[in-house]
Amino acid sequence: MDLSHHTPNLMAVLENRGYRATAPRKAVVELLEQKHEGFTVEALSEELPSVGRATVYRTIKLFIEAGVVCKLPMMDGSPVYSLSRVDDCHYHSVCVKCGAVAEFEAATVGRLLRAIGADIPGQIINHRIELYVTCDYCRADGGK
Amino acid sequence: MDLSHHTPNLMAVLENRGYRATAPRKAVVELLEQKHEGFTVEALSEELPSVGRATVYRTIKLFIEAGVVCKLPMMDGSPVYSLSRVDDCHYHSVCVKCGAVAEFEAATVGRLLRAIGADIPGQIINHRIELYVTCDYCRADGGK
DNA sequence: CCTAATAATGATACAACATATCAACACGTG
DNA sequence: CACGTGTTGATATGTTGTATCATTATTAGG
Repeated sequence: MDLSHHTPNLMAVLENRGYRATAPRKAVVELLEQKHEGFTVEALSEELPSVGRATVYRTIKLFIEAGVVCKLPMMDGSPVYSLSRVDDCHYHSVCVKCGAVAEFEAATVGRLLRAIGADIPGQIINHRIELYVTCDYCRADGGK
Repeated sequence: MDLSHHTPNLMAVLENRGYRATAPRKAVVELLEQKHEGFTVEALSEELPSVGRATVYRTIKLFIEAGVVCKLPMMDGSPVYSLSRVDDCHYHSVCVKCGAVAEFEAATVGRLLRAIGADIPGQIINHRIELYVTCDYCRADGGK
């Protein structure tokens, strides 16, 4: 399953959507480019004391609207964010121990949804699939 | 898809698990038995001014632990709760307009997960599937 | 039936996550 | 360089809960 990664130029994403390339946004982007493996906005903000908390949230929200950052719920509902490297429909697995996020595609999901859609009342307009895993790295720790 | 509904005796569920049948819990249960179509704990609490907010949250938490209430995320991550009428593995569709929740089973999901599990790193320990729909009732309103 | 142990409650505070407000500031344009 | 508009950050507020803890209710035992 090769997803043909293409790590987008995040600053360009914002500029293409009509937003300015300001210093605070550049700072967020720079962190994001390293941290893209499952993070919280709070953690991001703590690592960027020079940028206001509201601005960090605002910037992440812009990226979510642009579709390059995804927000997912952990098993208990608490949020994790992840920078996406594929631009079409995809899903996420989240490590329940370290929060690392991996993306995957699933060709058969469409078929599943059509089958379910025929069986349930109402019209499906969106869906969510999350897998909760222990990632290879965490499992190597012997389940600590 | 007959799910053989069996609306459990909620108070008995708590007592079987060693909790007392107190007046505040009975009040929550009584509301729950009417409201089971997708609700928030805040709304529940507002309709029960005689019961402390913490107690409402605590009681719902007990039901979640007992497996008779499910907590699901809306598309934006905000929570919806639903009383479950099936006791085995099942999924939910949520109306994005009115929040009504319906349950369904999906025999083919297991197969899908095994196929995906073979393709992704890490070991799947849990999963989440939610469908976001416009329910028949809301669609009859002409999309208001 | 009364008492002692224990469970449960509710008021309050606090925590995590996030958005609204708004005065000050930066940017780009004419 | 001045104007308009986008952006910022401090602060307040909102939502969704959980922790604390003194008080109250329940239950089991004598």
